[in-house]
Amino acid sequence: MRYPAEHKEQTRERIVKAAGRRFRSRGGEGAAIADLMRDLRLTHGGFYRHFDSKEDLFAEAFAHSLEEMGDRMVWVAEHAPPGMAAKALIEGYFSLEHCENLPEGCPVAALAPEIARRPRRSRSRFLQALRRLVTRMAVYMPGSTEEERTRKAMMLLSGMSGTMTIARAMTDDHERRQFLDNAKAFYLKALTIT
Amino acid sequence: MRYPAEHKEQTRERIVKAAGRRFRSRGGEGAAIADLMRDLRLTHGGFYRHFDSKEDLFAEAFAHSLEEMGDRMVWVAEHAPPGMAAKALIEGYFSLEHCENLPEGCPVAALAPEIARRPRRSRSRFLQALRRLVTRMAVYMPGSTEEERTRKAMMLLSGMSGTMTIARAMTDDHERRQFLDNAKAFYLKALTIT
DNA sequence: TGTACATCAGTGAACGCGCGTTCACTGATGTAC
DNA sequence: TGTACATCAGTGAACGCGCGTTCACTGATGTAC
Repeated sequence: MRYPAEHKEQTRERIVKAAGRRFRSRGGEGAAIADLMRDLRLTHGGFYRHFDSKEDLFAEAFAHSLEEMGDRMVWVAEHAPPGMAAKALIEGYFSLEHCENLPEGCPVAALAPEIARRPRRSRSRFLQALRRLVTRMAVYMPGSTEEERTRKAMMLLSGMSGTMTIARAMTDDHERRQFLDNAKAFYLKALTIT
Repeated sequence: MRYPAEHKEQTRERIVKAAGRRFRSRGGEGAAIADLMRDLRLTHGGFYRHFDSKEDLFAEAFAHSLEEMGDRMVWVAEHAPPGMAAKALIEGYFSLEHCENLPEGCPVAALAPEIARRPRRSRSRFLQALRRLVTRMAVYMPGSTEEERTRKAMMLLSGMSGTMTIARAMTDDHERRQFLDNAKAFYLKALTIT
């Protein structure tokens, strides 16, 4: 059956969004295309009208997830009291809600090591999206130069993501909460130096 | 054919060691048992004389890799000039050699997000090994109390691992080198606070 | 001391399943005349 | 205005491959007698 003009693009976006969630919660190899499509009330055969390969989708979905996280970070920073944007950003990142929301949380914390094992094309796509996110975060970093703020944003994102990954591996709720609190304090102070 | 008394244990250790490298370079799902065994001049059928499942091996190999990294860290710290142990530890971690040596490098940077998706049993095994590593690192951290040193070691390990993961995703050598230098400076200063 | 039997790490064929990808087909709507 | 044809997002069966796991078997050495 033929669909209205905008239909295809909409379906593509639905796939990318759903894939972003699925990859984050199950990993790149744990998320099957047929399952993903079934969630969207579609069949797996149609997938290849939208993407060349699963690898292609992975890169796209990862980049999209990073963009979504950027949107959320900007929102949090913009709604913080004056001068508290960076603090709000860090506290939001290390919130229990974020920690428990793997499928909609930080894609770096959920998937980063996979990137290094993927083809150059995917890695470039990822790095492009990462640099964009870092640039958006840098606006809210302390520092007198653009270079300094960007550097801090980069260190913050990469450090926080590793820390969140460990928090998610923990099995004990109390230990995890303690760990997240320590992380908030650590990165808050780390930002103030140099 | 029957083998000498110690033979079985030795084979098991060879499997664990080789698996640690293979999992780190290819990820938990990218490393096949048959390939692993072939590397050791064995066939895949024999694997189950040593482990209940691949999951079992993964947990074992991850813990073993963490222990190996602990050994290396202790060596580096012990061979540093007096008072420079923590600095040597950080600089060793962010060295180009470590960055480029995925199969023998930090298993947290290579595999951490996978842990959260694994069965509780594996996660416990991982956390046990992680806590031991953190305890070993804590000895070299600045701080007036055991609690403070342990807290810093935990933040250092989790933050550094996330940062190393990003470094490994980078495609440009110059950018990576710059990034690693920034990371050294960042964590060195971060340790001195509180 | 010699013989029969037990042991068990390792072998390699086979099983079964999941999953990425392909492909001939469908059918509602747009376009050409 | 009506009719014939083209389009193409989506369908679902089928293919092929990789891989975790099982299992009957091997054969050198240890043990019982």
